[in-house]
Amino acid sequence: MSELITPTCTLCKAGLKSIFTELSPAELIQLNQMKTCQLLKKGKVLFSEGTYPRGLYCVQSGKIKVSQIGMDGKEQIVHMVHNGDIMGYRAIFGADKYSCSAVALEDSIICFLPKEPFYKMVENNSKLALKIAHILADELKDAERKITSTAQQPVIQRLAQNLLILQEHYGVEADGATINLQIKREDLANLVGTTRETVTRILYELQHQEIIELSSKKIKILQLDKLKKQAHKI
Amino acid sequence: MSELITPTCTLCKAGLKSIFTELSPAELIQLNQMKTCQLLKKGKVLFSEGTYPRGLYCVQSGKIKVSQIGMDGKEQIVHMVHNGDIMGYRAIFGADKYSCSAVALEDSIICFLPKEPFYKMVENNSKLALKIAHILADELKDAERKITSTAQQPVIQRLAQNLLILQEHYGVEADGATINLQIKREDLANLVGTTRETVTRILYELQHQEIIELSSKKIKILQLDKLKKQAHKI
DNA sequence: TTATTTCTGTGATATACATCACATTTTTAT
DNA sequence: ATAAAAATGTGATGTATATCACAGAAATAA
Repeated sequence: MSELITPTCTLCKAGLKSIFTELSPAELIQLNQMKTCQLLKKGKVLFSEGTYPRGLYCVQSGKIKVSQIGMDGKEQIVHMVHNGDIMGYRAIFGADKYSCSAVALEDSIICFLPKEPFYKMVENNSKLALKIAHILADELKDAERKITSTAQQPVIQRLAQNLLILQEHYGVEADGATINLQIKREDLANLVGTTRETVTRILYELQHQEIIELSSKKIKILQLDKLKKQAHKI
Repeated sequence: MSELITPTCTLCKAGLKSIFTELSPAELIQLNQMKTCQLLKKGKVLFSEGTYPRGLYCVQSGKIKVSQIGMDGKEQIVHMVHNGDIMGYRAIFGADKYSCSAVALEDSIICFLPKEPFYKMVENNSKLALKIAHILADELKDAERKITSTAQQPVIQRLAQNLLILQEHYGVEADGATINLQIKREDLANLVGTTRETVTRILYELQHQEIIELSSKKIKILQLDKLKKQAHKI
């Protein structure tokens, strides 16, 4: 975790779409002073399930998986974090341990805000507190949807849905179709809630139907409408 | 939905363990004035997925299931609400539709707080906003756990876990062992994420092992430790 | 570059659970 | 109280997907 040239909060694109829209210029400067930044190399752990939070993490750039370990040691990815997302809101509410771990899927730049000064800021700004509640409510809605689809839908639908989410989340490359993310089969499996082997087989099935095109760890969406149909989103 | 003798917020046990701990006596009185109460008969709908929220619901007594409909019309229960719980926080954040429906599992008394005055109150009380964020964060944590167990664990474990949750949530009857809830097999199935038939079979299996005892719609836990073992909580 | 580790593809096999179909019991309405 | 509707139990059958096992490819380290 080597230190980097620290980006300025006031200019940070990440902040714009996040909670920092609720802050005054003065508060933003204050925020900027209390934060530290780091480069988190691919595969490195930002925080671990069971440890105690020390503050908030704000993703300046990169991709992070947030996952937890099931009873028999299998990983479940519950959230794919990206550019502008903030992790660990729960840190500010008390003494709770992390219920998830966060691991970089590629080199990422992460800003860190220590717990106490941030808490003070929230305490004095109900708009900010409301914004946090709002974000948590949205995440809760997504999580509830995920419970339902996990419980009810076959793997191919869930996989298709997750490909659509990843595409929307991380965008596409210059060709306008390749999802801007390198992800290994096992992570995809742990996101969808299935096995590596099943992901392999279904991805090949989708490729065979010319809905997607595979090249090592990248996925290109050839026919978005057909993918949506597979996801039952049409 | 007939009107009832309205319980007083200041005396309401429900409120004590909820967000209202953050309110001053003056605010509580104000709250009391803006609320209305209703008796919601068993089977009746409090609100429906897809409609627009008009405010917050606070469960004074009774039991409510909060569920959503999957792509092929099957119900998934995402939350079992009880005494003191508040539903529909998301109502205060904007124009979003309900993503779930709420239906009474037994006759329940529900208080209603209209959106706007409550929002004003939250806006002026960052502690209250933080408390709401805190509750949402807890619910999110539970939802994430549920994603993981739904994705990874066999039905018998999930069913056992849910029985434990229901027991903790709703308590037990005078005998100290019968879960204080009448629930039909289908609802249990929709909570666990399986079918009615599978629930029947597994409940009988647990009864055969003398872990539980069934009598129509009630479930008595005979051996809590063994049930926990089935849930892999030991 | 070579060696070593980590990923991926693919077949064979097993199984947990859904689905269907219908009888029986319980609950609700008249 | 009786009829109608809703909920439950149970067997037979099908199938999606996990599991196992191993070879080949790709990525990483030395």
